[in-house]
Amino acid sequence: MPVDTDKTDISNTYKRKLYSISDLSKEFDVTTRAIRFYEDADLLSPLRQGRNRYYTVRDRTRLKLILRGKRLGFSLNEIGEMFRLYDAEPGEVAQLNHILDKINEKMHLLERQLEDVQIVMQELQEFRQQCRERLEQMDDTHL
Amino acid sequence: MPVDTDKTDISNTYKRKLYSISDLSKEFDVTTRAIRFYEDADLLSPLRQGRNRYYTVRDRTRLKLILRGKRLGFSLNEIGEMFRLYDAEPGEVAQLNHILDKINEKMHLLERQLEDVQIVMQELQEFRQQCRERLEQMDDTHL
DNA sequence: ATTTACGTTTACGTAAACGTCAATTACTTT
DNA sequence: AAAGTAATTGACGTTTACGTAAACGTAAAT
Repeated sequence: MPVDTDKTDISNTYKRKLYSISDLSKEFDVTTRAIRFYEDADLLSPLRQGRNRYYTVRDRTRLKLILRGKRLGFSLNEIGEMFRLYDAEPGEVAQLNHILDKINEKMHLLERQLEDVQIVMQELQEFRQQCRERLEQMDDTHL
Repeated sequence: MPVDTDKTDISNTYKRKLYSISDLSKEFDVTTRAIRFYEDADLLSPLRQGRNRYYTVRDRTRLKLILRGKRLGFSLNEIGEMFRLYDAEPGEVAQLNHILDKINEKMHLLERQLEDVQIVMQELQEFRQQCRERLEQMDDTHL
């Protein structure tokens, strides 16, 4: 259960919505090892109270994004790249245009993926249909 | 270029549409190493003329499926599982039902993936919109 | 005849993404 | 105070999916 106490310094300072590593581990069904690994890869940066980690709402959101990214087959590096795009405060026009390029790049990937998903789903549906027809035939045979 | 000659035994026997490993390598932009690796993983089974491999239309289709599966984030093992479902001649009802279960399982995965893709695409679109607005603002500033 | 292109096997190397200890610390419950 | 529970930091192990290099075979081109 998320930490929600006034006892600690941290929970006062950070809007008192903090999660322990096992909170997140349970909620999203990932191991704590994985969560720490994501930190190693600079995808998360939890607060520290002594040695212990405390995750903010932002960290939680990020974890959710990481896992979604992974389900889409993105590497942790690619996910990190997306995060950096989001976080970059775009001072210059060139920078902004670069970000736009990157976004468009990812969009193309996703469009292709959308296609792929739809194709495979359709194939599976056809295959399922065939299976069902065979089942019906077998039923008829044994009347 | 695909082999299409009457000189060899193989190309006569197998409807004379055969591809060399580099044909496929070039067409799908994968290394020959990868293609041989897929064979090692029992995902492809090219013909042999001596030591050389010759790929049929079926192999080509399979390779296409492999690559699509990979783009969707499936492991080679999962792809192999799907192939085995397709190839299994379902003798029994139980077997057919098992296949149907597996299909439904994969369908659920794909449905989730469809959701994920759509969510991320929408987020990217919003982010892109924000970038564009900032660009316009900066333009205005420097009139 | 020999380079060139293409293919083969064998085998070791590698990057990514964790898993799996082991040893330690810190809190809290009994 | 002792025991249990949750967290920490190394550090090495593992799986997947190839990359890469060596050493060799074959056939066409120069």
